[in-house]
Amino acid sequence: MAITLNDVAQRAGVSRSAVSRTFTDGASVSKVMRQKVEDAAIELGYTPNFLARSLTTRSTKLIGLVSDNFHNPIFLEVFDQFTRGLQDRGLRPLLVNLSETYQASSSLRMLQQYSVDGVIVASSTLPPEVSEAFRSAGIPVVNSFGRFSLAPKVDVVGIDDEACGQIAAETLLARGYKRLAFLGGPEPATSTQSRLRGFLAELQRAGGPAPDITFAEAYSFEAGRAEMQRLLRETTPAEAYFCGDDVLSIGALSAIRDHGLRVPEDIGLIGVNDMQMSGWQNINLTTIAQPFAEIIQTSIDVIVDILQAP
Amino acid sequence: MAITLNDVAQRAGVSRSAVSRTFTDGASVSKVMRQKVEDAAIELGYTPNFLARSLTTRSTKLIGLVSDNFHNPIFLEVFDQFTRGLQDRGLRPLLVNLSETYQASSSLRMLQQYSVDGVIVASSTLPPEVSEAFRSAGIPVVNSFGRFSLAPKVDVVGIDDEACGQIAAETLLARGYKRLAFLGGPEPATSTQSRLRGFLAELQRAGGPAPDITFAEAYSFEAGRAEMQRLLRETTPAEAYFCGDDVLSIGALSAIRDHGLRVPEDIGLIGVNDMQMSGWQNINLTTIAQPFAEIIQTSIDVIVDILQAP
DNA sequence: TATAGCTTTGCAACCGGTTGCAAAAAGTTA
DNA sequence: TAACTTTTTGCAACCGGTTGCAAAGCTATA
Repeated sequence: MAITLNDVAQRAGVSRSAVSRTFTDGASVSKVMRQKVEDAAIELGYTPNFLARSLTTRSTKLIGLVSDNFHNPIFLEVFDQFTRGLQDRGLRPLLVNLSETYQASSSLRMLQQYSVDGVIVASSTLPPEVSEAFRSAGIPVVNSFGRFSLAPKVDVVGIDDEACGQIAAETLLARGYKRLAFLGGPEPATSTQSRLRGFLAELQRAGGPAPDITFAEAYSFEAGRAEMQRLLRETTPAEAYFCGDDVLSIGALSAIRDHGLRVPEDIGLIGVNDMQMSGWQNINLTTIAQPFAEIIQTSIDVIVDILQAP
Repeated sequence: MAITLNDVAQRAGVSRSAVSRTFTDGASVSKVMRQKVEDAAIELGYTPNFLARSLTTRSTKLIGLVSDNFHNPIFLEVFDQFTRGLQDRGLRPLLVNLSETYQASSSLRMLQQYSVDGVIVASSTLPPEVSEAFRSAGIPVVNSFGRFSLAPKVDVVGIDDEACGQIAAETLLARGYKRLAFLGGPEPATSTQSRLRGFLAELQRAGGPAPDITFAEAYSFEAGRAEMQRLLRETTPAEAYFCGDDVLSIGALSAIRDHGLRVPEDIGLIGVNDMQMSGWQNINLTTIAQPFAEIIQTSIDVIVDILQAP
């Protein structure tokens, strides 16, 4: 069916090796030979089979792009930038959805079966063990948007979530809010805990009262809205909330407005991410920006570096 | 480095074929043999190499997932469902970003080099030629969210965009708006033209006045907002607008509110997609739902059917 | 117990490429 | 033109699997 090396070799009247060499850069081929082969190749419409090649070269240029974040609009931007960045370097993203029912272990096996050159775990919620499993299996891995750690087992590219919590506290205090509260993302998420820690530390340093602490079910509009509705119904609301991220914050915002209160006059809010949507006129949210482009570019650089190392 | 068939065969003291057969279902292996091989495989931690296998079986289980839509939040949902649906059927999505500078032809060649079993083109804006190029190259292809056609060259799964335009017109008229207008997505997009046609046809049938027609630069918040700002500034606005899609509609909504007008009292709006965000309390948009889950499930069914056919 | 029939197994060739090695060809130098 | 280098080429083995075929091993039947 498809055109192979053999077909071209035969057509050009040369050996198989000659054809192979023409399509491998750095190989030794004379001008005449190259011409003959290329002519035949074009005539037949030949393109080398990458997978067959990978058998001997041991490089597939396939990168597993693993995520569990398929509901937060910010991640579309993330996928966009990852796919472009990888494409620009001749790498191909094999997308893996780790949400809910999909087990990390079976994805690991699958990515092994496809001999991926490396894996990018893009998630702020997956536990570090996921990335570490890839490393243990001998697959180069980088964890994007992962939790900062002094002794990381795998390369992590992301923001300093503790500093993030600190900035949130500083900002809200500077704007005159006194009784602050923490409305985090899912409690076990790697990012949530760090942001909380930084938030608490800064409040303590500033001598403010200990904040109320609650967690939303997920980084989503609905979860933020539901949790804020509960807070408004069942508690005396705080003066200002540090929300886990923007989409959570937008959910909380909608609950607050429904309740007849105004932001920022009655209740203050601050999110994280600075997603485009946060700037939309009917939302217009205060937020702590996350340098997505840099994080993604760096993640790709790191994985490429590992691949090129011996 | 990695464990191969040979290692297992040697360890178990059997032939290579025996090992291969143990891991190919439908092959003939005795109970004893299978046990021996499986023991050795587990001991060594062996998993078969899918790519090597694909050389002889001629099936990689790789599906190219091609899109140019990495900015419309609805597509995150689309990617989520595609990846899950494919994973559930043992297929692997190789994600291809066709936005802007990336040429369809080079993606085609790349997907050929990786011997993908099939391709899903998920876009309402890419021209049909993109999908057709894959078909011409002999790669099974399905075009999701593509334009309806009486004589399609490739399988297309999507809504009837003309009917969609018709529904929009009916709905706005039924709500008492008289002077309607069309604020479409990018003019050359496959979906835009069909929706316009349906919209015009229904207006004509109902005897309404011919609508103003304009197009936004893209299916995006900014484009919708910019175009609506221009309309409010430079023209006498219509009574109601049929917007290309929800995200465009939300952009238009923000421009209208900025201008001190109310929706739906002063100006009517209707979008397409029924994305989650449209239901958010601070947006709350009228919209024509698109059955995403069905379209995606059907697309996958179609591609699987083609693969299984002889 | 010999024979027929079915199942299991290993051999060897193949999938589409790459690559070390040695022979052949081309280029240099004297 | 001969002797020596350097470059180019083809052979054959290999990457990690699958599979047609025939031989070997079983089971069942007479």
